[in-house]
Amino acid sequence: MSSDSKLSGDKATVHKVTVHEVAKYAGVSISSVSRALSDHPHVSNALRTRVRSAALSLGYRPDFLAHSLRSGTTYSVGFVVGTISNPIMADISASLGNVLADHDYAMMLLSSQNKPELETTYLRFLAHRQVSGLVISTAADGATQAAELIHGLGIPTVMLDRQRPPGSHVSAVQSDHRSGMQAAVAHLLSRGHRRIALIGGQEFFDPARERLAGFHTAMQEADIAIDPELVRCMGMSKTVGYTETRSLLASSNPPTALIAGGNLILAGVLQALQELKVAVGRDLALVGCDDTELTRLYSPPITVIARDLALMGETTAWLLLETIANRAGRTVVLPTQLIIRDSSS
Amino acid sequence: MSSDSKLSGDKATVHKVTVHEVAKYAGVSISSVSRALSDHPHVSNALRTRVRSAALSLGYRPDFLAHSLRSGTTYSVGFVVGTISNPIMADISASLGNVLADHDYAMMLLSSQNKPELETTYLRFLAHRQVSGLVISTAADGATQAAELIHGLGIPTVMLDRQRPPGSHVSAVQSDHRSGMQAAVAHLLSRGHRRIALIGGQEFFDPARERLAGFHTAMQEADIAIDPELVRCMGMSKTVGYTETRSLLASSNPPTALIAGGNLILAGVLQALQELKVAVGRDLALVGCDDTELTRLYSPPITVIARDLALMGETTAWLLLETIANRAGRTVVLPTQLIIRDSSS
DNA sequence: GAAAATCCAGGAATCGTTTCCAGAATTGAA
DNA sequence: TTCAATTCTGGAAACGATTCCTGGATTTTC
Repeated sequence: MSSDSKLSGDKATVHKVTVHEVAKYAGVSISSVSRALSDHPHVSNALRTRVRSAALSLGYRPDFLAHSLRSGTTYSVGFVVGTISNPIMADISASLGNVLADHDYAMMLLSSQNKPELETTYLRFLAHRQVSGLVISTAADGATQAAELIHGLGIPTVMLDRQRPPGSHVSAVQSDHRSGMQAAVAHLLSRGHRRIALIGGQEFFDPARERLAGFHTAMQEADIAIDPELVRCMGMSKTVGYTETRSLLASSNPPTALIAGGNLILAGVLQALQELKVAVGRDLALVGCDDTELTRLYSPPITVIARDLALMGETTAWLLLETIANRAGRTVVLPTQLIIRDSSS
Repeated sequence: MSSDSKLSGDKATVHKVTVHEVAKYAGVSISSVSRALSDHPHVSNALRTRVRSAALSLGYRPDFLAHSLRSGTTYSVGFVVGTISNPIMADISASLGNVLADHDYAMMLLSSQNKPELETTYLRFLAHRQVSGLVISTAADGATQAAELIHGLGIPTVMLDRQRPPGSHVSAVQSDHRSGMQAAVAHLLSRGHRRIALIGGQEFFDPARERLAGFHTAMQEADIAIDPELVRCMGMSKTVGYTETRSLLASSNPPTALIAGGNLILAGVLQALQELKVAVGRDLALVGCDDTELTRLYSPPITVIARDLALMGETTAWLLLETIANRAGRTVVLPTQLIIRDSSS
């Protein structure tokens, strides 16, 4: 079955087996072949088995493109991501792609580089290819623009780590950043810290807003006034992490603990701390978001607000398949978990 | 042009504009429309402009699936990768995908989890979808198996960081691991190290073999005998890095410098060193392979044999497009560069 | 000025399926 | 036994493009 035809590799004259040949071989009509193979009702057992065996012995597989054209379903989904170089997205993408492949879906990956205009370009690109579904973690600023486009396209979609926009064909997978942040703050408070700084994304960005809310709640619950100087919600980037860390530590009354509200921010924070010769864990307690190779292997290992990224990818896949089938969008919120390591002791 | 039809999102009754409508609108035949739009010769200027403007004002775009079916080209390429969670692959994938998208190609990403059987499954999966091209970094053990399959499929392919197997439709992008390793060894020797250990992959794995060769060459050139106890080519995994590091450092005559021949290995090495309380850079000089966030941010920053991963992705894309066009496979070797940091001073 | 060459546009076949429609065969009920 | 209901099957029309083939309109050439 595998290497029946000359595997020349240069001529590649495999003579595709078509439904026509199967029909002739089995002595039936084309339409009967199609029906027999796709489990239609009203097909006699005799005919079904005859066609089945004919197809098998000829090695027939329906042409993918012809099938797509006729049926209108491409069995492929588009994944628009800020950048796959972000280890979070890489982990999610891995499990997402695997579950999809298990269901015979192909995943087309496109990196928008967090540029809203590239995002819409790619969404149209994917729409033109008639993908059966979309997964997207929209850029921080182009959120409404993308949401409108997705709404207009009418393609079943899962928003990744974003709020669910209106539209019955769009779902969302979110993380419980708020609780995670509350746990992190509570942990630092229990270690005696009172001056806790937070570097995060801007408030219009869903995950950043949730984290900030959790921060406020936890501090209020402990009855501790927040020094506004210590809260720096400027953007989800390495640059922000770097700049704000230097600024915070240069102050006359620096924080004793720092929470980096995003893995990109953490990278900037670490670089700044290294340059300033600040010993992580001794001079400054540090908590990051999302568990990566870096946080696990760093010396000392870094406490993080983690989430199960593989689970997140799988959930996204399942939710997308569900939304494709039902066209009834919904939101799924996954838990976060505080992993305490040496950086905050 | 953008939002002309009701963007209900729930009904999505966009009434596709077909070549038929354009023909009727322009008052010409269907075949003329197709020719006028695809720049065929033998089409009068008058007709061309008429059709063009008709298509424009109707907002016509050729149906992707119909085009694919008829022409046989899908404008999509498959990328089979061990795991996208490997930051190297993530970086390569990002630029690869972007260049491909610039040329209207979609990239289908599949993670084989380094299992040869999944690899072949995915290759067949992609072949069934009639991808125009393939990019693959085969698993260490299933190399020949995959090479044979690729040869048989006859699909233009670029092997990533692997040797080019025979077949006029297959190319390869490689890195000059050998020179990189020579430079690393020379660097350590110049720092006074004589007992240099190497943990790497098995010899049947192309990059590992090249690195080992570079290691031998550099030591021979310096006229230093290699202690076979210090060379551990056991596999490209975190586990190997961890186990071999512990074994090396438990020896009665431990190395003063260690080269981790792969980024996964490095992860294991770092974990072992952390557990053993060995200070990187002071107690043991350390050199890794491939520059990642981890090596840049680690404290102290880690010396690495680096390569331009973005360039590698772009080169892969260009080479694939070339191979699709020419069907004349060739090999491109990209340089490596030693980046000296505090871990080896 | 006529024959040959060339340019242009339309009709129809094709790519390989799925599905509608209608007719034949079978079954069931009266 | 007959008529209606049902089950099954084949022919042909989609899906939406590209391309071959052919004939008419131009142009070239002697």
